[in-house]
Amino acid sequence: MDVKTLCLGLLSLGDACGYDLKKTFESSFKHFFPAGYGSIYPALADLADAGLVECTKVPQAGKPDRKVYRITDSGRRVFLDALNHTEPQHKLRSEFLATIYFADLLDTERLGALLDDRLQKLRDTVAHIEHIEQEWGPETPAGARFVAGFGAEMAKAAAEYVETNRHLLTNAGDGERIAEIKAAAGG
Amino acid sequence: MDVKTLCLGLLSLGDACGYDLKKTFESSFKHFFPAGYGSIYPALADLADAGLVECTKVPQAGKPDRKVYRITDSGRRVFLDALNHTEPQHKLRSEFLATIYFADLLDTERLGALLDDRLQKLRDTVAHIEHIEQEWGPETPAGARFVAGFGAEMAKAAAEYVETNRHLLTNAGDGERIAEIKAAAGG
DNA sequence: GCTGATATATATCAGATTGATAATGATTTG
DNA sequence: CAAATCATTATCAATCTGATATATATCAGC
Repeated sequence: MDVKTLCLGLLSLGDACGYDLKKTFESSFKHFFPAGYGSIYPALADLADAGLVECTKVPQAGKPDRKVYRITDSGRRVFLDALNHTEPQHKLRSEFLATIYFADLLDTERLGALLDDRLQKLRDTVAHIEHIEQEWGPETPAGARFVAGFGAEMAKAAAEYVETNRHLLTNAGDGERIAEIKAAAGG
Repeated sequence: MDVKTLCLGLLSLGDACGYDLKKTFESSFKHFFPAGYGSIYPALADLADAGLVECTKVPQAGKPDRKVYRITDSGRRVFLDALNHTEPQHKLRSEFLATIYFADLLDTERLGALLDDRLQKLRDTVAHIEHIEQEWGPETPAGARFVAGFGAEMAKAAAEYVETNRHLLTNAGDGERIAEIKAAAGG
């Protein structure tokens, strides 16, 4: 499922312009599906070309025209089909973990800062999710709740792991290996 | 940190050809940093162009020549610099969660299959990590252990969450909403 | 001894995505 | 009142993905 299909899915929940969709990506989808304008706007243009959505320009005072997109019947069919017949992926790409993999090349200060930053971001994620959950009413679909709960639990488990296991990293190297490699690098 | 930098980092641990690096990505890095030939080979070519690695062709009987890459002093410097001065990202992109977000558009069977598949993949991840951990000796650096442990804990926590909370999804819709939307879609 | 799968090794390419950048006027904040 | 943020569009180079292509070796099973 690409950004295009996800945009189509969001439009199945109600009309929106690109800017609106971006805000949805930044709220409900933030912790598991990042998407920027660079993928959203082209996606909408492609969907319109394919007749899966229709676009209406709504002029506004001062601001640029809103280009409001509405899903078509054909669009709904295509989305349902994608939902039912695609094997969904689930991928992590963590430069953080890649960096930690080389922990013995980092000095204590840098390592500590990296771990602290990550912990802070994990806490921010939990706070963000709890914040959006708070604004939901009883009509919020089960899927949205499940997905939010998943994100919060994962962030908590990650923070727990980092706190419990960081000592394994800081005790280990004792600086020897760093010095050695840095010398070899001539820096 | 891009694939290029990570390849450089792996070469700081020992000489390798593209195929070897791919195997490392498939073992130690599998659960947090996917990379295919399409990014590895161009990365190696770029690194060589920039003088950060040197390449030696090693002929072999039958098989294609191995192009063995070795990091240079300049390469080590550049890698250490990247390691110390880049803000590392950490991103999840989950089509699985995106699909579950629309759970009330899925029939019970499809939903069950998606959850079961995910659980199986999570169990596979744990097994994979435990397998690579088993082959490590006492010299394995702390960073590698930390990163593997992180992956295993996250997979366990995810499986736990899915098992504990899947009933929230299956009880909910009762099929009403599906029928409604499918009717509107004409399919 | 053949057939099909898997391993070794390279490489390319279309399409998708990222992250930065740009423009413009309104409104909010300090 | 200046600075920042909001609302809205859009593009582009660099990067990454996933599939595909090529060629040989080995190994299990029929």
